Amino acid sequence: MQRCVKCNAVDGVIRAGFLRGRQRFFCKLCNFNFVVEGETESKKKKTHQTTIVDVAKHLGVAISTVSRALNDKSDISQETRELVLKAAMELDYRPNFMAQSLHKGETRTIGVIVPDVEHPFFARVLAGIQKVANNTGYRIIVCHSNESYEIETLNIETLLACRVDGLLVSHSKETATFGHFNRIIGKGIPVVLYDRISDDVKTPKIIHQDYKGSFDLVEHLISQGCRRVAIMLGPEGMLISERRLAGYKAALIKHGLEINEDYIVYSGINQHEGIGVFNYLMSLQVPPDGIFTILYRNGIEMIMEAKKRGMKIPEEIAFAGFGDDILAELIDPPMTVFNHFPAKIGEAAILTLIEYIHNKDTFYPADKTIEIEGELIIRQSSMKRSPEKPERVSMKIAE
Amino acid sequence: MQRCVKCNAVDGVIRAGFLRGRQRFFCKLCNFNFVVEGETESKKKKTHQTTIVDVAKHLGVAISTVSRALNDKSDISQETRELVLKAAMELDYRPNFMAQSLHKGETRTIGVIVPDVEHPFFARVLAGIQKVANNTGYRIIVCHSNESYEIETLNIETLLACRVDGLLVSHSKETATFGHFNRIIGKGIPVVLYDRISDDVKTPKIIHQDYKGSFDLVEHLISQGCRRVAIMLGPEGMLISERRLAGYKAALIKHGLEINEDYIVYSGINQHEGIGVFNYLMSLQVPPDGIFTILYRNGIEMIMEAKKRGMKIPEEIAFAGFGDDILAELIDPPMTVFNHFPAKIGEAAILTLIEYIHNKDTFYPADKTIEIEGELIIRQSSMKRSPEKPERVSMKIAE
DNA sequence: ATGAAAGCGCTAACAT
DNA sequence: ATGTTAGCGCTTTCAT
Repeated sequence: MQRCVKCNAVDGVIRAGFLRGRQRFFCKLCNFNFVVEGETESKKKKTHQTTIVDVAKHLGVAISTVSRALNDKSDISQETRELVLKAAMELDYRPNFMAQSLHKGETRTIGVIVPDVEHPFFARVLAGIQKVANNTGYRIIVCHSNESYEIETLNIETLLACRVDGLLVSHSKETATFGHFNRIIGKGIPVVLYDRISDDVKTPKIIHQDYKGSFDLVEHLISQGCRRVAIMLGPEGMLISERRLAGYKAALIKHGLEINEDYIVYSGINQHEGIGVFNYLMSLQVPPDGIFTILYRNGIEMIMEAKKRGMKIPEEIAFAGFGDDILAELIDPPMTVFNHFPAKIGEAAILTLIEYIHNKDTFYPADKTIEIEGELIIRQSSMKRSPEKPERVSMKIAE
Repeated sequence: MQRCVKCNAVDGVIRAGFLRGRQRFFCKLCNFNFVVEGETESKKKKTHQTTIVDVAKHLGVAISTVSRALNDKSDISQETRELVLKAAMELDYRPNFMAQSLHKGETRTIGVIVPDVEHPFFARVLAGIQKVANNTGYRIIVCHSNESYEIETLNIETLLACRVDGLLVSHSKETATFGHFNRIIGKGIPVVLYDRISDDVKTPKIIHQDYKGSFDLVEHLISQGCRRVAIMLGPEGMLISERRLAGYKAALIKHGLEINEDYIVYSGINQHEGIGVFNYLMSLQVPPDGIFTILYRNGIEMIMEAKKRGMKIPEEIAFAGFGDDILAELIDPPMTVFNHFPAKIGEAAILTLIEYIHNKDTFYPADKTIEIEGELIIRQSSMKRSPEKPERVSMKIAE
């Protein structure tokens, strides 16, 4: 409550704009305008970071002048520009990103949803994304859904609140409906799906050569003499499972082999889950002589288990899996895999997204699906027939 | 340029406040006030996300009323609150995080600098950080320095621009000076170092039991009969190298063994670098009979190389390393390690940082160093003496 | 209980 | 070339 400096009344006093940064008052009773001196400084400024206002005050110039100098605009004298730059340096000024993006309506930030950080595949996808982001001046915010649908929706909430310019998404294993993605697409926010995709979301997608990779691996197993090839899949309904299953079936059919439903196993592809699947397969009346795992990790678990049982690899049972890693290379015997180059997936995903962001109007997203070319790497786990160059093959260094 | 609607002049017209949301003009020449109708809508609103203004308009209430309702303030009628909440839901309103933090001066965002995402250790640290962040309502922005000092300084720039409430940092291998960290601490922004630390930065630090872990591992090697233990370190000067070296030396001294400088090897601890170091050690006149690697990965490379040479492990040469992973467990022979629980490091780091942020004034950072307790895991790579329970030990599942 | 308006830091359009 | 000011979306006094 401000007392009028003239009539000393308190009731009729109201605020009336500002005068040189100070609150100006107006007394209705005596019709008098006034400002109150004192305590202009030292309000509550916690960790006060330098702002352009500070720089402007420091130099006694207008705020916009500082802004102009800092942003390298044309209509400013060289002299002033240098003065401002020097002052900014001295005061250790850093632009406030929040203020900038609030004004511009764009954040140059991309939201990334990853189902599982600890999974080496996603770590490498992320590395690819990061690299491109660095080079293109985009920031990224990474959210982990931890394979939970619920957390995934919360992630979207967060990312939306951060007003990211676009999203890169690989959905969780739990996710079966895709309305939450379509909703943000409906808001006009570009989304690109990578690795785990859904046909229900009409937006660009980056995937592996799921079909070709599976086909090649299974055909390779067959070429090595396997006649009863089993497949360990991820959750039923996950597109990646279906696509890889299709490649598997095609290879069998091409070579006139029967499709045995007992050999087709869906799973959660969790760590250590390979052991259970292996035990199941071995318990069959006629167990398989080759196993293809949708995830090389599960194959490695199986190799360990097979060794524990004293089985001969690849003579009694051969292995091949999707995805590569030093682990596949260092295990004994080294494992045959289809390397899908995770970092390339990440790079392609973010590049596509950025293109999308820049051409929101002209970019027609629906059905634009990019397949990243993979590579068959043959190692001992499947080499039943003596190869040409057995030594070098296992030395292949992953990307 | 606005033409006067009365005198049709264009020179004397200036803006003069707003009238019901429309720009009001004043013509100096004919002394006339007017507003121009038309084109109030459809300016340029790209991806227009619903704001509280939209909600307020929709309901015909004041903006502040909406804000109050949304933030569960007390001075608002239950009726209005529900009305607002319903409207917000219908219009799919999401708070703009930028605007909120711009106002509040806090972002509830923590910046994390990681030297190398693809490194499983950091991936797991990150997972720990993420988990706590999720539970405490903090967002995190992850920046990768990619082991480069230059990128590291750019990362800081970015994070500062984002006005993060605090920073979690593990510096790059290149980093030898720490002025850039001290500068942000000087600004009053809380920083916590994890894993890779420096005494030159006066701030809380979270580390492993570097000394104890090394000591235990080396003492274990000695207890198994090793008499010439070599150590593969990281870059010289990196504190982590020095601390682990100290533990190594202490174990040797305790057991009356000589410290042989030939057995102490600094390196970049890069992938595949273990092989070169192994070759060097084996080329010595008197090669070691046990090798301790600061990073278990390099030890695994050495194991592969030793096997290639047909050496017997652990009889001819024993191995032990810092850090655990399935890889150490699955390799043949499984490797003895000191598990330092990466996720716990991450959790401790972010919890410390949050406490610091909340108690900026009272929190005395300098020299507060927390050591995360680790665990010696003995496996076949070092078991020269037949142990009690050789089977189970190698089955230990990493966290 | 509700409305009006300042201000967080910045940019851009406008005025000088 | 430089200063003035609206406005980005939101919270928060202050006034009613």
